[in-house]
Amino acid sequence: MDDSRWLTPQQLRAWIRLVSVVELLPGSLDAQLQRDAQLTHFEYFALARLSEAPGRTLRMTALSTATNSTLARLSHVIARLEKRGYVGRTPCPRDRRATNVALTESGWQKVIETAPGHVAMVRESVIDALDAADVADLDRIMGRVLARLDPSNRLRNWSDDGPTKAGE
Amino acid sequence: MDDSRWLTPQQLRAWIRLVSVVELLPGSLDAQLQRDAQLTHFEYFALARLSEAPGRTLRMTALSTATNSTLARLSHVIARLEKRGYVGRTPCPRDRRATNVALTESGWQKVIETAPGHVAMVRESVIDALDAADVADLDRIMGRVLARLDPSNRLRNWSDDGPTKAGE
DNA sequence: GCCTGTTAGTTGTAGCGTCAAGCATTCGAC
DNA sequence: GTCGAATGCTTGACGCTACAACTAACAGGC
Repeated sequence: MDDSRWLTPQQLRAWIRLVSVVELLPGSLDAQLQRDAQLTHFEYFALARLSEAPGRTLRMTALSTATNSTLARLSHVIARLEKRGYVGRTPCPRDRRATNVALTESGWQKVIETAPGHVAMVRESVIDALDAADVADLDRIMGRVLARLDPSNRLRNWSDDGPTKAGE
Repeated sequence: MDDSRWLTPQQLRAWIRLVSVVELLPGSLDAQLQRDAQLTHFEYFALARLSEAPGRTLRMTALSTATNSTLARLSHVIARLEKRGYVGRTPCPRDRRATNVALTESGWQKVIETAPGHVAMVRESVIDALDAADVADLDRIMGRVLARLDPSNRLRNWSDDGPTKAGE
């Protein structure tokens, strides 16, 4: 085992802090959304992505890509959201294997109602702790990490110039 | 709703990238550890913290602090690790409410065996994507975010000069 | 047309985390 | 000392995710 393979103290501390954030952030986001909208962060994230899509509709595969999830996970989540009336599933006529998921009017309203509180939480827990330089650094660093975590570059949507729409 | 409460495009992109990392990193770490050591990242993290403690022993509460977890979660996890022989629980004679968790010899060996592969994964997926300036920036930024996410500062151990031991 | 392989999506199961409830012990006020 | 509150930890039930197995449909070679 090559000594250079160990982490320097600086690297170790940055790593532990990153792991701590990775561990704590989801709980923080879930707690606010659960309390205020009875949604998990993932459910909200999926609804938000749908709300930005043309016609507020996406294929399952496209939505799973946009949310970094597997099709299996998404299928369960969409089934729950469908039961609650926020989305509707329709077979795609072009390709009868495929399923289109569309935001319902009720789902659209849910996103509208939920977004401000969620954005407030995002600011409170992360963004407002950072100045402009921090945000630029964070953007750069997470971009580099994503290139490693997501080698197939499924997130290319966010890799260059992302949308400016504030659905998040 | 004040317009200033929305995110700028720059903030939004940094945020989405951070969320993506938060979503993808745990799966990546878990996959490697599961494959090579039949451990979740959290289990490994707990064993690693124990391995650094004096006498390789900690109280449940202290370990839950060191791992950013609730006592309930830790209790379940320690029960699993105890069944597998990696840790042992003994009532604390000083305070009979408390439980001391100690790494067994088998658990110590497990950490020794598992650490190199895990560190390699950490480098591969995060650290090696960053230069020295990135690491410093990441450290600073995650420190600031942690101050928000962890207002009670339970993680003070990592807030100033962290340990230099490379158990991670 | 048919056969093989790939793609799209669903479903069941098992495992982990959260939450609420509970028990035992200790602390603090009086 | 004693009573109420706080602390330390455990447990059981429930919900969500990952994994694997499965069905259905398209695509290409022949």
